[in-house]
Amino acid sequence: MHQVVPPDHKQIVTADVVLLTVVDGQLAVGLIRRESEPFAGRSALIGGYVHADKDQDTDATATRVLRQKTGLEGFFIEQLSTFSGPKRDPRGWSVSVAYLALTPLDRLTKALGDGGNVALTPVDEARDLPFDHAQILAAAVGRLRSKGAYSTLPARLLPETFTLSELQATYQIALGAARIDKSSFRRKLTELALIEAVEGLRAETGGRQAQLYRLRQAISVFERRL
Amino acid sequence: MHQVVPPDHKQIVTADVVLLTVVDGQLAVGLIRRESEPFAGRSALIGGYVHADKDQDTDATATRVLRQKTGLEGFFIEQLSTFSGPKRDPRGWSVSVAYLALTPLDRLTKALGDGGNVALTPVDEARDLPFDHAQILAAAVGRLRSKGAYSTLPARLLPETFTLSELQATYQIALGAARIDKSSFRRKLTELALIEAVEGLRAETGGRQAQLYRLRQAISVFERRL
DNA sequence: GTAGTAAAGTGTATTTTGCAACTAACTTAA
DNA sequence: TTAAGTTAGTTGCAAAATACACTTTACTAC
Repeated sequence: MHQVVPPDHKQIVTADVVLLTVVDGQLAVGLIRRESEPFAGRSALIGGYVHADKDQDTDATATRVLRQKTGLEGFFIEQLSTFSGPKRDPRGWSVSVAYLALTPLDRLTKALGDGGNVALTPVDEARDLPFDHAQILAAAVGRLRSKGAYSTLPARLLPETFTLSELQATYQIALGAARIDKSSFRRKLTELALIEAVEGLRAETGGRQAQLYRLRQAISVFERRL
Repeated sequence: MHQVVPPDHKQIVTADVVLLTVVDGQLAVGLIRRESEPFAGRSALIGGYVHADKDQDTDATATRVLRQKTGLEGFFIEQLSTFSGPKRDPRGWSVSVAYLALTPLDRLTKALGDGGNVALTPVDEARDLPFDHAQILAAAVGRLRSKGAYSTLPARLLPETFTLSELQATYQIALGAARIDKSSFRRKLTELALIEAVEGLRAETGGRQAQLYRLRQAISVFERRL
């Protein structure tokens, strides 16, 4: 039969979610005020224990925790990296499976309602985070920046339909890039068929109305030749 | 004070290493015959429990386990992804932090010595792996293929010094790519200063002797413009 | 020497990208 | 109702990057 696993071979396992969105043209992270020890009262990433009885895996933990603590539904989430060690949590040797979640701001504010103990903080103003959350946040922003350059990741910061100008602006924010050429950007997105036009136009302010687009689900990463 | 963590909030945590190398022009994975239950006698990835008393983090676990089970030293290793769930291990809800390790074949065979319960199996012949190790292996090969196209990852399958022909052949194997253009390949590697020439030439068979190169440590990922 | 072989370099056609100007569609207000 | 302002979307071309074929270099074996 199977060996019994001794208790000292078991570790605290949590999922921590870096929820990113765009506020006033800046990347912002959703931080939550911790209710319990350790670090009660401090702002931290949105996280929680794995519940072995109900979570199918840590992805489910992350999704559940994010839902429960923000009310958000239908967000984009992907696994980032795993952080571990004896010192990162004062309760002892622990493992945190970190996730990157992206959402359009309007959806998030709607989900949070009025009160809410979730604060949206510009990523470069999020200081004094407990545990190793500063490191996890840095990894999340790094992932968005690097993977954003060859995938449709930044589009997840926008509602399901968007204009090409909105998309380009979002890429620029997500990548921290100076400025992307308009025609190159459009050519690439349409040639690779990453997006498709949908019925409808939108007038933001004055000026010509813009065609609406949405992501095509099939492809999300650009090809790259060596 | 800190809350006590209830035992049902603790999980089995292991590190599993996908050790890849090139054997006869093919990617091969190092599989080890399991000594103990579950799945005793079966070939599996190289893995082991986190030892909270000696491991600084799961990276240390992976490095230690790979060293202990193969004798290998100075390999390349990076975190891949984390796999978890109630069913993947019959002992119960478990977490496996998976790692990708790369090594040149000669170093590995030297480390393994004569006996050794580590077998090198071509990646597409590795079937019937226990746990979710097939999935982990697929993720590792996928990472090498995708990240290899814009990084020096495949070079880790070669000894410290190598010729450009060897490097190109290794990229082709790692990427599973049809054929890379020689002049483009050389231009890119030298222009981006990913490699540097070292003293010495090598004659493999007949023909002109090839210049030896090594990786420049600083840069390992190519730039990418949108 | 001559043939064979692999490394390394060169020239050029082709493709991709960057830039800037231009046209289109709409709003506002004199 | 017309002119000015604003944003969307397109086009043409220069510049840069890449792919492909071919040439030269350096070595071995006969």
